[in-house]
This record gives sequence, structure tokens and C-alpha cells, in this order.
Amino acid sequence: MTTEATVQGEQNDGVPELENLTLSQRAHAHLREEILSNRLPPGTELQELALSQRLGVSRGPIREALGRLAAEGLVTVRPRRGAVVHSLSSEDFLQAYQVREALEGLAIRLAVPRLTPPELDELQRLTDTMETHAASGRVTEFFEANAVFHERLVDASGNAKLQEIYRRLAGQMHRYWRRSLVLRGDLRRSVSEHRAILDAARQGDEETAARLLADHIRVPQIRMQSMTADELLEAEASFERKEEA
Amino acid sequence: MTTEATVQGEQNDGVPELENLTLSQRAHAHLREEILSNRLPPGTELQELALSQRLGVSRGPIREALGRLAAEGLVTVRPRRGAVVHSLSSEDFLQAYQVREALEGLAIRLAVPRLTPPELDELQRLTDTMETHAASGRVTEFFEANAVFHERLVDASGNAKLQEIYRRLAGQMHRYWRRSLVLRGDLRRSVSEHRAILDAARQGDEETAARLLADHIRVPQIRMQSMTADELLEAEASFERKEEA
DNA sequence: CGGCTGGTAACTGTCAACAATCGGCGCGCG
DNA sequence: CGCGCGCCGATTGTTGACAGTTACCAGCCG
Repeated sequence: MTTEATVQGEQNDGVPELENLTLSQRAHAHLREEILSNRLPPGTELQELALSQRLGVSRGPIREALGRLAAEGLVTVRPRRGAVVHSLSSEDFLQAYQVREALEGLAIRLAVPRLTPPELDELQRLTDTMETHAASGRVTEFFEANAVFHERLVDASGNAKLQEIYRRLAGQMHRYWRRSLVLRGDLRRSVSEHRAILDAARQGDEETAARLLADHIRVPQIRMQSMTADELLEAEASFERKEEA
Repeated sequence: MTTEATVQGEQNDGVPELENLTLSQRAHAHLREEILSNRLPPGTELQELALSQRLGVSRGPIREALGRLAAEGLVTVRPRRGAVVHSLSSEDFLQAYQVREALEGLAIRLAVPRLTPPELDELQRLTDTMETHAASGRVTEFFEANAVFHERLVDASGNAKLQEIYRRLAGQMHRYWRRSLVLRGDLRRSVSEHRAILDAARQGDEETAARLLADHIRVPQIRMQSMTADELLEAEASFERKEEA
């Protein structure tokens, strides 16, 4: 940093893809992106040789990337049998959901005394967006607005560790947004719950906000207990059909 | 799941000598152990060549192990500059502490309706142990009993994801137990807080238990805000001196 | 005497080859 | 005809070597 080797050939050409990251980091980011976007659906087998020639690198960086992904919980590696994209059972998903929203419970307690007017405005705007999409049945857009709402809340907590853990967990769960919505149920009720939470936050009443959020948490759990696994799958399939229309 | 994850059908014969794990797994476990036990204190630089010849393997497995440890948050890797054992600032530690105890808040809500008499008895026993050690000033033993108490609570939740995240976080923080105790303050007060939580749990009153635990959470935060960084370091040093006596 | 420059040594990032292990498949035996 | 056994291809685990970069140090110039 103090001395810079400006004479060194730093090829800063017009290509915007100037990645001076290591190959393993790029492989990691690439695979992570493909998994999170569902281009590599859960259960997909990941073979090192195929990945290496597809990304144009050798197996070393690929192995490191897979190791990192395994530590993040996105893939599971079976010793001497390769890696597969990790999949969550309904049970696993519900448990992760509980943890995620518990983290948000902490987030809102920390965030409420710190929330700035611009932040409150953005949360308000996101809630409005959710309401619009809920009314018109745009479930995908609803989910995205909902995800951003909760992420902003966590960011506003000012707790870096909380943000780190929350993002990791949210990343693991993002692929299962259909299941999230099925468990969440009525979107309009969800919107009104968000409004109530936001109102309490606006008044600086963190205890009420946290209590409302806790109630919000239990909705998917209660619904899941009243559904069989088959009903859950059927509801997910129904969502998929609707989305394709 | 992140660390050793899925190794099934592991039959350990009488000889602990021959581990049929991969070298990278053994390197990972070895380094993890050395870091958690403070034999590799925070800030220690980890050079691949030195590690590889110390463990008798080549650099490949070492690199994989370091990558896993980095994903777990136990080391930080600086591109092209090697890895160092991760250290937590007071700020980081407090944030991690908040998250950890928030996770326990979820744990106790889930655990209370499920707690069996044997589990309650063990929690009672651990609280008694804490009281004994608090009275005689055996801070190390107090901390261990306290850690087990909270871990049992998390186990009793029946939520595997919660257990996984909690263990990871507790592992990161375990090296800083002195700081934990300094922030916690009066041990006898801590014991009585545990008793109150346990009483509520015994009566099946999860809301009261969770509320008491939430109050329990805020103690270190409040204390930290009333201490300067120098006072914190001095108090830690004081603990160290006492421990050596 | 201090700051900059050039060289050098050490370390990380990457690769291709070697070795070990697993699963599948066909053959032979009961 | 069913079942077990051993070979074989494929894939992972591991290694040593090579290349690029960083940090350190000595020497020169101002």
C-alpha cells in the first residue's frame, strides 16, 4: 500500500471483468451463484473434473471451493464419493426458518433504537410493495420484497456477526422460497403483520415490535403442523403451476 | 454438519491409531483443536509449508483445511499474505454474545414443552455446580458448568440447525471465556438468574423463561457500555492472575 | 543521514501427474 | 436361476514442482 509497483504490468483493459481474485475464490463465487439461483438444483452431483474443465481451471481451486461451500452448508461432501448440492427436508427447513426469524428477533430489538427516518421510509416502501404484490398474486415479487425487508432490518441492527450468520442462513434457504410462501400462507395477513411490526418500530417500542415478530415467527410452524408432507408438496406444485402461467 | 458433517457407519476398532479419514479432515480437526484450546492463540500466523511439514502432509490438504477453518470463522485469510488465527475485538465479542444468547432464547421456547424430568434434573444439577463454584471463586469450573448448561438447553430444543449454528458460535467464543466472565460480572447473580429461568422452565412457562433469559442476555451488554476498553483488559488480566494462584 | 530503488528470498496460488479407493459389471459357482 | 466374487473403469485424494507476487534488505543517490 505504501509503495506501489506502478511499473508492473497491471492489465487494466476495458474489460469490466477485471477479477484480481484468486481462482478458487472465483470458482467459489461462481458455484455459489449457480446453486443459489437454482441452476444447480438440490441433489445435483458435482464432479471435480467436470467442474474444472467447465470453469477452465484445474482441480485444486475446485476442491477448495467445494470445501468452502461445504462449510457454508450449501453442498455436502461424502468422503470419496464426491459432493452433491445440499437439500433441505421439510423438517430441516422449518428448523432453519425458526432460527432465521429468531435472529430477526434480536435484530429488531437492536435496530429499533437506531432506526433512522430514511431506513423507516424504506421499510415502509417495502411493505407497500409487498401489499401490492400480495393483492395481485405476484408471489415471486412478494417474496423478494419480503426478503429485502428482513435483510434491511438485520442490517439496521448494526451487529456484524448477526448479519453474517443471517446472510448465510438466508442464502441456504433462498432456493426454497416456494416452500416459504406455502408455509407462510395468506400473504395479506403477512402484510398486516409487517405493518404492525413497523408501526411499533416507528414508535420506538422495541418490546412490542419483538413480540409481534415472535408471533409472526410461529405462523409457518403452526401451519406446517396442520399439513401433511404430501399436502405441502402439492401446495408447492400448485405454486409452480401458477408461476408458469 | 459443516465440520465433519456426514460420516456414517464409522466403526472405531480398538486401535485409535488408524484413522481412515482423509488427510485434509485430519488436518482440519487438528488445527481446529489447537486453535480452540488456545495453543494457537489469536493473531498467530499460519504458514502452509510449516504446517505441512509439522503434520507430515503436503500443502494441498493444509490449504483445504485452512479454507474450511476460514469458512467457520476461526481463521482469516489475507489474499497472498497467508492465514492468521482470527481474533475478536471487544465489539465483535459483544455482538457474537448477543447472537448466541438470542439463539438460546429460541432454544428455551422450543425446549420447555419438551423437557423431560431427567433433562430438568441435569440442568438443576449444573446450576448447583455453578453455585458451588461461584461461592468458592473457581471461575474456570463455573464457566464450564455454565457452558454445558446452555448447551444442554440448546440440545433439548430438538432443532438440529439451531444446534449446529450454536455450536459453531460457541466454539468461536470459547477461547474468550475470561472476557465472558468479566462481562458477566457477579457470578452469584448469574446463578440466581439461571435458577429463575430453570424454575420457569420447570413450570412449563416458556414465556417467562424466555423473558428471564432475555434479561440475562442484556447484563454483559450493559456492563460493557459502562466499562472502557482499558478496564476490560485490566479485569481480564486480573482474572488471569487469580487463575494462576 | 534519510529515502528511494533494485534485488532477492520466501511464500502463496496453481497445475498436472500419481496413487488409492469405490461402484458397477460380468463371470462362475452353488 | 440366484448369488457371490473379482476385475476394471472412473473419480477422488494427494503429491511435488512451477510460476507469480509480496515483503524484506542492502546499497545508491540526494
